[in-house]
Formats: sequence, structure tokens, C-alpha cells
Amino acid sequence: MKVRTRFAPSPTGYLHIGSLRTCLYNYLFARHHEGTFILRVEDTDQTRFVEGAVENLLKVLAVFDMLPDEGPVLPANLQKPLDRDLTDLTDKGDKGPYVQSKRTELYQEYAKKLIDTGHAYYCFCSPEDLDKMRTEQESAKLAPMYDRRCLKLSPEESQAKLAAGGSYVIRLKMPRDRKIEFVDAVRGKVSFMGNQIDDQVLIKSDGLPTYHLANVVDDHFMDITHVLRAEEWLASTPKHLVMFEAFGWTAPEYAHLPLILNADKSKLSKRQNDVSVESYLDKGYSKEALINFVVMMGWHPGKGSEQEVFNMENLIAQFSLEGVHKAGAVFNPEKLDWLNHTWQKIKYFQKLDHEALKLNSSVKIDVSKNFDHAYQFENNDTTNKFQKIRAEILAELSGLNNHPQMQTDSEKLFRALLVNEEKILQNPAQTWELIAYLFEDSKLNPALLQNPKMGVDSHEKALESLKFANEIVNELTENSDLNEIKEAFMAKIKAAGRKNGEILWPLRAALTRQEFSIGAFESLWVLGKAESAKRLAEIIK
RNA sequence: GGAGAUAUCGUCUAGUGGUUAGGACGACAGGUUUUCAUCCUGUAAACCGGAGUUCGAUUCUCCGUAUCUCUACCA
Repeated sequence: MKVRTRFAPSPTGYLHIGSLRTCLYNYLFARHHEGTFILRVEDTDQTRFVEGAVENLLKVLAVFDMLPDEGPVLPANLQKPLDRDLTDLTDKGDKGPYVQSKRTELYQEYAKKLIDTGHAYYCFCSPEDLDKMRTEQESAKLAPMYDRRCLKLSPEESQAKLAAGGSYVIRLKMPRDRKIEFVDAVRGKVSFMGNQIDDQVLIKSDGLPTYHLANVVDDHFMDITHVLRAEEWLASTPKHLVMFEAFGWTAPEYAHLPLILNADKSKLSKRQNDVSVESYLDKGYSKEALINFVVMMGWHPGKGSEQEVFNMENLIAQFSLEGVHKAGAVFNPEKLDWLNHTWQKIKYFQKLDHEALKLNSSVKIDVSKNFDHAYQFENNDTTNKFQKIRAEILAELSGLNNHPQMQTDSEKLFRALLVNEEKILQNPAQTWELIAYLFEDSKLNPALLQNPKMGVDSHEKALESLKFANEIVNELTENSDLNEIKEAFMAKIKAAGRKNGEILWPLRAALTRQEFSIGAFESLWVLGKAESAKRLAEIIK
């Protein structure tokens, strides 16, 4: 049988990190088995409808390249948010509609069938009645459960109440005399006593179904073969199974996924963590890092594998339900940061490899185990061309393509980008903040010039060092490259019998005016001779 | 209260009836360096407890314990 999985979120605004993982596992499982991945929108709760949520969901899935094979499709040129009735949504696939609010009659019809066969019943209790019942049960230390008072109604009584037009719900009549057992693909055999499970509401008083009914009916009519969903659904699976049985349908295989947890091991929540996928995307986390991060919380390829970095292709090839864990996983932001950095490097060096090879097919590329690549060209000219390309890629990555600085002095910007490469790759979204001090005047805190560890323990000594440095700067040209600058300084410092730090520390501070920054040579190179001399002169006077 | 699930370094996890219980993140220390970072090297860090089965249990069974989830006309 062909595998069919579904991701069935309710459109309540943003995409939750946990939902992203559920979606991913369903997607991977379907792809691995060359099956079909379906998206179903579970919007049966009118009160929770959020404008724009469906559009947003589809957009985010597109970002992650996980658009469904079957499911709702956005109109080609959507101008305004979709209306509540979602009539503008079209369907891809022949088992639709894939939005539950458009399938109301179907659920009504099948709820009635359950009543006709004695598996469900009308209930006319008001919310107040139920509240009262529950508080009484709780104070009597009893498990809160519907007491079935409406089940005692005769068919005639029920019909009379219906005819009177009062509001009602339809409840599932759980079999109380037996065990409900099933085999969960990740947990093995699980069983529940029927008498522990409440008579779940199937149709609400507004005529719409609850999750439980809609879920069963849709999974059946959409021919879902495998349901991969979060562990929180485990306890309601017997309700679903009872319905499948009552309808005479074959239930899908269930796999209940471990929860993603807060640091205190409770279910991941927005009170304790940022849980919105969109917000991580906005903060500059890449889709590759997010996927890689989320997949590892709850799944491992097994076989003693020590692989940590996975792309979609690897995952599709390796994913299996046997590798899914039973226990929950604490959300660890540091690992996400590491993965983001790693993926940033991978993608960056992939681009560089491509460009390097284009420039010179015999370029020597050294790959280190931490994903860095080093390039060696045969001549300086090619190296310089390559550096330019490298800087352009960094600018693009940082979103600085259209920055004003690009117009006024792109060469300087490029130099600044090149010397900050490692840090940019950690968080490209913050590149400008990182390098702004090279383009804007800032006031120097004189204390910064001193550093006793470097032998600079007074302002006078610092000034003396700066004068020494200034003379070397004067001998540079505007075109001196990083190496020439470095060599000039090293030679003079050595010749004068001075220590590196004694000169370079005050120089760096004077040029950058920052506590932490790029080095003195890099600063000189980026700023250029004129700007450097000017910054020095301001201090030496 | 009831039901169910789960349990290996701080975290994500590998693994096994006999192993120096492996890797990654993080932490720490040292090295490189003109600062932060990077980079390199190294260190610390775990089988929830108790019985049973067994020559031998972290691994299998049972019982505890702890934690989590569910217990809505939400999903």
C-alpha cells in the first residue's frame, strides 16, 4: 500500500517549533517511502480563527520546501487576507476539501451514523450543568467524567428535546466494559481501560465537529496510512480507535512523537521559549539549521552513526520510525546557534568552491573538519579577484548589497567584510552593527589605550607608542595590503627592540575606539592610510 | 484524584547480557593571537533506586521513585 501521511495543524497564527518537527517527520516518512504528504487545515474551532494564519502557514512550509502533495493552495495573486470561510482556497489532490470547515456536512452525516448504530448519543446538558457536575465530582475526589445522564433519555425524549430546538451536542459512547489496545509504532503495545475514558463530545453545539471526529473521518476518507503526531494525543487514541471500529474502517498506524520540552521539562511553551518558527527565521536562523536542529530532537539514524549535520536529502534517505525516541527532548538554543553557524559556513563555502573553480579549475582547496575551506591559487591576480567575489558574497549574505556605503566606498566595505568573515558567518543579520565603527566616528575612552599586561600602564606610554606607530603609518601607501602593513610593523617593532603588544594594543584602540574589535593591522588596512592617520592624529594632537 | 507514557554526562544522543559506556553542544583548562572571537589541544561530566533472571545486568523481568502528558462543546 502506498504511504500517505498528513500534517494537520490548526491555523492559530504562527507555526510552532513542535509543529515544524511533526510536519518534518510526516514529510520525511512520506518521501522516504515515496508516498504522499498531505496538508489538512484543522479549523473547527471558530473562536480560535486567526486572520492570515493559513496564508502564513503555507508560506512557511514553502520556505522549508515542504509544500504538500495534496492540500489547500493559495490563490495566485492574493492581495488581502483570506476571509473566514476560506472560499478563495483551492485544492490540490482529489480527496479534498483539505480544510475542515468546508467539510461540516460530512462530519454531521457520520455523527448521525454513530447515533443510529448506538455508538453515540445526544446530550442536552448545558455548560453550567457540566461545570456543576465536575466540581461536585472533584470535591468528592472522583475522576471528573460525564455521568451519562443524557444517555438515560429514551429515544422519544431525545427526539422531543431536539424538536423543541434546544442546543445539544453529540457524544461518543465509550465502551466501558473492555480494554482498548493498540500498537504504537514508537511505543509498542499500549492499552487503556474503556471505563477510564470520558464520553467525548463529537459535534459541538455550534454544529461543528471536535478534533476527534473530524480527525477520524478525514483520516479515513483521505486514506491516511500513518499518523505521526505528538505524544499529547496518545491518551485520546482509544477514542479514535473506537470510532474507526464503529464505522467498520481500518485505522491507520499511529506513531506518537516525543514532546519538545522547556528547560524544566514541561511541554515547550511560549512562556519559557520563543516557539515561533517565523521568529527564528526573522532572527536570521537558516531553514537548514532549523530543520537539522528540530530533527535531532526525537530522532537519530542509529547504527552507531555519529553524524550531526544533515540536509534534507540525507534525512529522506535515513529517516525511519525505528529511529524515533520515546522520551521528550529539551530545547537547547545553544545547539541551534552552533548549527546555524555551521550551516552558514557550509553554504558559504559551497558558493566559494563554485566561484573558485570557475576562476581557476586547478585551485587547491583545503577542507578542515570544522567545515572551513582554504583556497590556494597559482597567482596573486586570481587571488585578488577571488577576494573580491568573496566580499561580494559576504555583502549579499549580510543584506548589505544596497547599503549606502556600497555607493560611497564599496572597496572599504569589502575590506571590512573580509576581515570579519568568521563573525559574519555566525550571524549575518548583524553584520552592519559589527562593522559600523569602521565607518562612523566614535569618541575614544582614553583608558582603552592602556593595558598594563602589554606594558602600557600610563597615558604617556600609550601616546609614545602611538607616535611610534604613526611614523610607520606615514611610510605606508594608500595601496598597502594587509601583508605589507603587517610586515612593515613587525620589522620596525623588532628593529626597535619593542614588544608587539606595547605598540599594537594602543594602536588598535586608537583606530577602532572599541573594547573588542578586529586587529590593528586589519584596522589599518580597512580604514586606509588617510583615515588611519586622521584617527591617530586626533589622539596624538 | 484517575489514566497513560518515559527514564544514559548540564543538554541532544550512540551503544551493549561481559566496552576504558562513544559522539555533539555547552562548560572548564592550556596553546595561538595586539583585544573579543576564531582556531588547535586537552579535562571534567552519565547508565534513577531496589529486587529477580543470569557465571555476569546499564542492557531482560517485576516493584518502586521521579518526571511529563492527558483528564474541555481547544487542538
